[in-house]
Amino acid sequence: MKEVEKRLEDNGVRPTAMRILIYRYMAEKEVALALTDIENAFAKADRTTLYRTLRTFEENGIVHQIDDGTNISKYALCEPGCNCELDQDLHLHFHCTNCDETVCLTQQKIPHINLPEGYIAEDANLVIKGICEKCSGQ
Amino acid sequence: MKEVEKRLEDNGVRPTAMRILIYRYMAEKEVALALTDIENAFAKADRTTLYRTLRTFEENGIVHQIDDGTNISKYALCEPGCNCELDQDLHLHFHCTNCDETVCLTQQKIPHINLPEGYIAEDANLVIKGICEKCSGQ
DNA sequence: TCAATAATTGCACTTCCGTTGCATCGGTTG
DNA sequence: CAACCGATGCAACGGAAGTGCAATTATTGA
Repeated sequence: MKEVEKRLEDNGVRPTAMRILIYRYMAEKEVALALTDIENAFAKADRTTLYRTLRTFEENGIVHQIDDGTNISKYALCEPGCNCELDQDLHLHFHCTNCDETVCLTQQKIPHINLPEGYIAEDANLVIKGICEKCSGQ
Repeated sequence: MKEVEKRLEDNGVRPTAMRILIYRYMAEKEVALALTDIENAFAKADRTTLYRTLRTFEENGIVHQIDDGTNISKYALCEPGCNCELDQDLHLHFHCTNCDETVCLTQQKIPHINLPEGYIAEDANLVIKGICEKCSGQ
């Protein structure tokens, strides 16, 4: 279990008890989580702490923020060694309209797009909506 | 100017004065608009009316809703004959991080993605962030 | 034409999420 | 031990989505 602490420290984040708990929870759940999801899981935790913890995590490359079209920000752990900020690591996300869960499809990268003259791409976000494998009955 | 009325009627929406104004405003501005943008443009209009008008428009294929990653829903007119619900018409959107405007790139379609086993795609949303042509100095 | 009906609009209000300010706690360092 | 700095908790604000209901406007049929 020292792994988590090391992961945090390696990314320049002090491994406090709260942070370790949050990290573990996110690792256990394999879907992207909204602030409220985590808040409900830790009755004791304050919303602000979670908010700032996630922001700290994001700033240090531990989680990435996901906009899945629900207008609610969600967060998911980055894979070790991932560098979300670089174009290479832009995987896509799948939002299930049945169970309302969002997952990272880290194997599926966003294809390169040719933009019209004058447009400069810096980031990309691709969300597919539909039925996930759990809900499609296999 | 009868065009607008016809467009609305053809889509099963009664062409009231308010709706015509909103439609014209959206046609004039060529970017995707948030509820608040329209609200500010029509000081007299009530927020609820705009909200429901846009929903009516969306349900009848006159506008499509865009989630550009700002967590604020935006709306843009569909092209005549477009059918947003079908996969064919899924164009991508560009959000400029400088001027904060979002535009439809109707010529650029979302490429087909091969999903893992068990996932069923029903809709897709691709947003590219960066600098738009106006802001890139050409 | 006029009443009855249905659709549209406006007002008030609620809820939810993101965000900030400030006080407090707790660990680290000199 | 004292001073400091980061982390946490509490309270509150603001913006946006959404709902209920009353008032208004348009449409229909007698």
